[in-house]
Amino acid sequence: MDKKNPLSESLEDYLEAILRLETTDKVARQKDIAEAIGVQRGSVTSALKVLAEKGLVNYEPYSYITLTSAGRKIGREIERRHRVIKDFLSRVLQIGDDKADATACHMEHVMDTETVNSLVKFIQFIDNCPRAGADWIEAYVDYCSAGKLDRKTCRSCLNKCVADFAS
Amino acid sequence: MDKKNPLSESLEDYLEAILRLETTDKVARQKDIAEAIGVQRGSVTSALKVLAEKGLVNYEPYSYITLTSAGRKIGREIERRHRVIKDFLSRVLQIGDDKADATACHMEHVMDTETVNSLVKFIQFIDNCPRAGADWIEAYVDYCSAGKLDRKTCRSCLNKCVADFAS
DNA sequence: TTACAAAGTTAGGTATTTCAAACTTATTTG
DNA sequence: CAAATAAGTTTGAAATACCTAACTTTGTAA
Repeated sequence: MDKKNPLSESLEDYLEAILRLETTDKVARQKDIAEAIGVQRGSVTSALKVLAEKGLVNYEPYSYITLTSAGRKIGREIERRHRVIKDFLSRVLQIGDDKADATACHMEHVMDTETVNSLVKFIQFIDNCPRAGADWIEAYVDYCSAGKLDRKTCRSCLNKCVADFAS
Repeated sequence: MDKKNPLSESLEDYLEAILRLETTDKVARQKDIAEAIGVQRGSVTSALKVLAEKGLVNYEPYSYITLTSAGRKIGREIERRHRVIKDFLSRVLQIGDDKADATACHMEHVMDTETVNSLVKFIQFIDNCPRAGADWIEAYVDYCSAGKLDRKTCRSCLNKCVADFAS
């Protein structure tokens, strides 16, 4: 089901929303799923039937909705992609919070696990490499406003970097 | 039409393909569009009608297909996003060429112009900041294989960085 | 120049995802 | 507990984006 039968973006969204509701509200109610996704209530029922068919949610009419372990696994993966991508967009690219979130909502469906793993590694590297780190991101922010790099600024930036490493 | 009526991913793909065919083959033929997108010939005709309706292609049955200036503008923007994203995925994240291309094909539709502009700036910064650059990416590659940073390696890496800046 | 192949179109059909509105079940409250 | 309200479901319709197969137009070659 994984490689050959990928879920649609829409169904991935449902799993993600159900997972979030399960953790914040204890249970996922159809009404809240509808609201979370921004869809009419009837659409949720249709989606739940499809997800149940695929063995990703436990669904009986008029009763509580829960994820199966397969569904939870996918939901968690989508949620993880969302976190990683949003972190990159907001902390690294300096995209505003709302837009970072909205964009991550779409990107999470088109970047596969492996690609997101690469992004995770890259962010780790930025955070931990002595040549990068928070002050390097700060330098990037300055570069964005200044529009250019100049040797003087770069020299002091680099000096500070070396000093920080030595300490 | 821009903000309120965004094109579907599918229609964006058609514009991108037509633009590419116009530049490589001089003209975009329906058959080649179908092949480029991986769709049956009939599907292309339907799409062309919709695009013509929206004023993005010049379309008359049985005649040549050309982009209008509005269509060309969108096509070029999508193509640009593709280039930027692919560059980031392959050169920075070190994703293999084919996958970088395939993933960029999807990401180009969900990352808006502003977000891609941010990515452009960030890549520029990586390429030009003395603390980053090609050797920093190289260090990232090493980090990926080693799985960790160690102080000794970092020291020499940083020393080299300083030396390169001075020269 | 006619006949054939290639390119393009049309028609009819399927799948997915959504909506609105009528309907059913569950829950709350007087 | 009964009636009102909330939650959930069903049905029928629409939009999008495909497909296949039959059909038409165009261009070419005998």
